[in-house]
Amino acid sequence: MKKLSSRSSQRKAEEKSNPRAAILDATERIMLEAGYAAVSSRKVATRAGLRSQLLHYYFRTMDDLFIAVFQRLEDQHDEHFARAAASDHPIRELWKLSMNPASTGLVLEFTALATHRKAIRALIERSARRDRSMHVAAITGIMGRGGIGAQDLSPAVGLSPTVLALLMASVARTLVTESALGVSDGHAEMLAFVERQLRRMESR
Amino acid sequence: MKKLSSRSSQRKAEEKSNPRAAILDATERIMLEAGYAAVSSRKVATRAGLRSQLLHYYFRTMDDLFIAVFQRLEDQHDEHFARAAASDHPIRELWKLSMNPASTGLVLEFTALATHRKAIRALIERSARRDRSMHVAAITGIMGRGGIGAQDLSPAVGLSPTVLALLMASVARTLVTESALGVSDGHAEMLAFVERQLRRMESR
DNA sequence: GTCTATAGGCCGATAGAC
DNA sequence: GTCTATCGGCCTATAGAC
Repeated sequence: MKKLSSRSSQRKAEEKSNPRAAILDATERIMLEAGYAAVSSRKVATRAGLRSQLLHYYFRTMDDLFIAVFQRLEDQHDEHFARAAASDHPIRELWKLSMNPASTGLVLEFTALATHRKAIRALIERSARRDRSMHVAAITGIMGRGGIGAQDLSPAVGLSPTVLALLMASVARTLVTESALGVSDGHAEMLAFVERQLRRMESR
Repeated sequence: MKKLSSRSSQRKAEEKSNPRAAILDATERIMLEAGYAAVSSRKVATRAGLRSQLLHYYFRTMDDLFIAVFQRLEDQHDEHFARAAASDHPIRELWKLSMNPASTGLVLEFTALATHRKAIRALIERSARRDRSMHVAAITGIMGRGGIGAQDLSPAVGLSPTVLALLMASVARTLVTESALGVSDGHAEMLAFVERQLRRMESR
């Protein structure tokens, strides 16, 4: 639970000869480029400029490594979420956050990984629930402050904070996944639709 | 390209001693239960009641196997899609189809697999595009026949066939993925929301 | 902390007999 | 088509020297 200054230690971990952070960085990069299944102690070590046995000194098992990567990711996500929710255009910033290719891509890899890694599964499950409830709470707060219109979007159709949170998360995931695959059919139209909804919500 | 009677050869492949179909079935089951990364020639063979070397007789490489599984899946999907689109309640049936845990789960595994398997990638990419355009075409047709209301859903908010297709696909994927993970927070509310929209669309 | 060395396992794929 | 046998490779993880 040590909160190592995530701001400074993040980027150039290798140059600063911080092996632990270099391993985490390398793991993330491999997951994004080639998927979780491509993560092996040897490949990660090579990427980080280390020998594979050293990886086992910092992380005894590969599960330990995956867990550490995920927890760092979650800490960063919490920071970004708090900043977005506290901004002048919270809905728009939350949407932007969900559309971040790196973090969303990693979450999707971890979700896939959870399918068949028992030790990971509980972690992801808890995180997914927490994230959903944080979004619902944030949207509820924004609606309460009149930040979202209770107009034709809300009452007639019945768009609750829960439904809106799930819609935003779903669409963002699809757009990010498909983009990574090189498929973007209909994306421009969807982004224009989202933009229209954001403007509508913000015009309160 | 041989169209082997997909109806009859599907289910009890092992009992009928149809090794090829038994291998395809076993691969699908492993992908759904443990993810694409858990698929190995030995595990598939064991599940199918065969020796692993025999797998290489029917499918020279593992890529060949994955491709065959996907193509069978796509053929089945086409059948189901056509039946749904031609039914009395096409939108509802298309939604049901998207919510099928098995087929949607497999598609998600293949999408993840495509990230780092060159031979698979092109296949999935083409299929994703085709599926999107089929859905858009179907929804356009339904709207044209007055099967979907052009009311508050459509014009004011700007819900086009493309946007509706992307929304449906996105939400269904999220619900299926999260359910598989054991997370269902907000799902009941979302399903109720969808049901309300379906009724609204059908009341034409 | 970092090194060398290595145990022990599962993997994809092929050769060749029947 | 199905069998036996097997090669070479990459994997996780540990032991033990420095």
